Amino acid sequence: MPETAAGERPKAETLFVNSVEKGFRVLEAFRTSGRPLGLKEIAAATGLDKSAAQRFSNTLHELGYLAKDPRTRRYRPGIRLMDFSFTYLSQNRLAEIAVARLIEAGKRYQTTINLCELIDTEIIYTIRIPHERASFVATVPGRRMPAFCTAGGTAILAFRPPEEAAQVVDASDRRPLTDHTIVERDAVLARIARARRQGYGIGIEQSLPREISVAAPVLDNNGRALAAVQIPVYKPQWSVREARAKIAPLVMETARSISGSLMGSDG
Amino acid sequence: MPETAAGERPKAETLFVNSVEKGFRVLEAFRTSGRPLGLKEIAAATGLDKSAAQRFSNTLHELGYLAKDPRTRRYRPGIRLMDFSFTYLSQNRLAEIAVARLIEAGKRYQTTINLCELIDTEIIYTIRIPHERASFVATVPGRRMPAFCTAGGTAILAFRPPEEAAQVVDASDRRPLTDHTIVERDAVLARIARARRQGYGIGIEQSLPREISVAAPVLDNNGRALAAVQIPVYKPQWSVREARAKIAPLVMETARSISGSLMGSDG
DNA sequence: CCTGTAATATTATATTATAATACTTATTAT
DNA sequence: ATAATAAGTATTATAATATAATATTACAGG
Repeated sequence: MPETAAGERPKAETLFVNSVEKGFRVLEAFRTSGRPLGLKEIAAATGLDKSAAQRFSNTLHELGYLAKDPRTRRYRPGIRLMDFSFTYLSQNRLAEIAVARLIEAGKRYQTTINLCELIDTEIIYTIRIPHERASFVATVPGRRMPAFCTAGGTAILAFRPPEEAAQVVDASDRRPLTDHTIVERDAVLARIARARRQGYGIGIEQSLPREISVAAPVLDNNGRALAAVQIPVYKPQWSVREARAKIAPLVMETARSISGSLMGSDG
Repeated sequence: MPETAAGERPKAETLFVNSVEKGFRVLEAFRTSGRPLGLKEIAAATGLDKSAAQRFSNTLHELGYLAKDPRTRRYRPGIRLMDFSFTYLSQNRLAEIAVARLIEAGKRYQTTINLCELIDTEIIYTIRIPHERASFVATVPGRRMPAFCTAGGTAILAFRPPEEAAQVVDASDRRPLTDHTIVERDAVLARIARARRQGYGIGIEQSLPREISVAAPVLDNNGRALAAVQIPVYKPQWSVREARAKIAPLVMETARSISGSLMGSDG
């Protein structure tokens, strides 16, 4: 019975194809699980029943978005998922401009350097120019991290309207990622305010042990942050003082250079 | 009328959810178009009718996989598409092992270095460690190229059963990408055979002007290629002779090192 | 300002996804 | 080895959901 609920959306009712959403829900299960999944597990992870899990997994498999091990009968993400990364990045002016600058900066200063964007309460690393070995996932494009405890997130929120930043912080799942993660609302907001004054965000072991993360915002012509340039360095090779002295100017300069190019052509 | 055609699939009939496929078909249109698309254009590109284009675009938009410019009412790829890159890579043992080796090699030899995998008749670059400026799309993970005229494709096909290689070549759309692209079936197969003898593939301006591309296969324990390590260098800074002397050993060593680690743990 | 085109919203209809069930294949314990 | 249990696979009748026709609204070009 499709009863007309109180908070109904007058339009989307019929313009939203539920089956599409369910298909993506299955893929989403693989992102969060991080391991191959059997049908039963897919059903459990997605909230779909056994039959639905079967139908959607099968469909995704036939399309090439899921691979299947015939021995274990488990599914895993298929190579074809890589298409979407290209689809997004290849027609993204920000990415196009940023890649050149990031490669240049990474080469000149012999450092890892990343670009990240905000999505809901998280950041997604879109461009990664790795320079030294690091934990594997820290090198993977598309990786998400909470915005509230990352330098990139802080740098972006610092250059959004304060009420937007507060909303994001409030909506965040603020579980600590390390012993040092600052999770209290006001402390997090203070860090964001400080990033605004300084022009860059810095996180000391906020999301990863030993990591000092520094990030500066890429701005549009209204001064609103679109993304952040981020560089991680590690204790004990680096001190916080050194990071502020050497890395902060570097991320700010790179971010500013990207902002500048961005405004040049279109707006 | 769902008439039971001659070559019917007894099973998939009901286990395949068409709406899922249509949703992906819309995203696919953005991959190939490379630009924002209006509803009419989406309909044209996908073969969906006006209403279907509307429903699927709207659904994808609500889910965050498409963004929409309210001014122009055109859709473009959404940031959320980056999730899939993470989903694929983060649970890929090959990628995990390869990233460390590629970063190391790229740093030591101060070079761009990539990993690519075969999908149908194309290769997809899965890991890219860029080191110098290049055309933007050449730095984007998820980029596809025809296998038949790329060093990576040649290297992979060289270490697949000959009949499989021939099938891929036959199925390929062999339109030339440069003035030098070799497209004749037998010539392409000869290049593959030579790559097998040499242990690496090399392409001289086969897919990009000035580019000399060198690649070596990552093998499983049966000697079958899973992927290829690829390095591009450019004329006139590099000659073919130099590339063979310096780059070929480098890609072979890196690929062999990955193959070795791969067999170490699991199989 | 008018005209043609594209986008958006609405609705009745039947196609298509659904979920119950039966069957098959693996895994595990005895 | 064999049985028992669990998971995956295939089939089908049913109704819910996607569909596509149409009406309305917004935009762009002359």
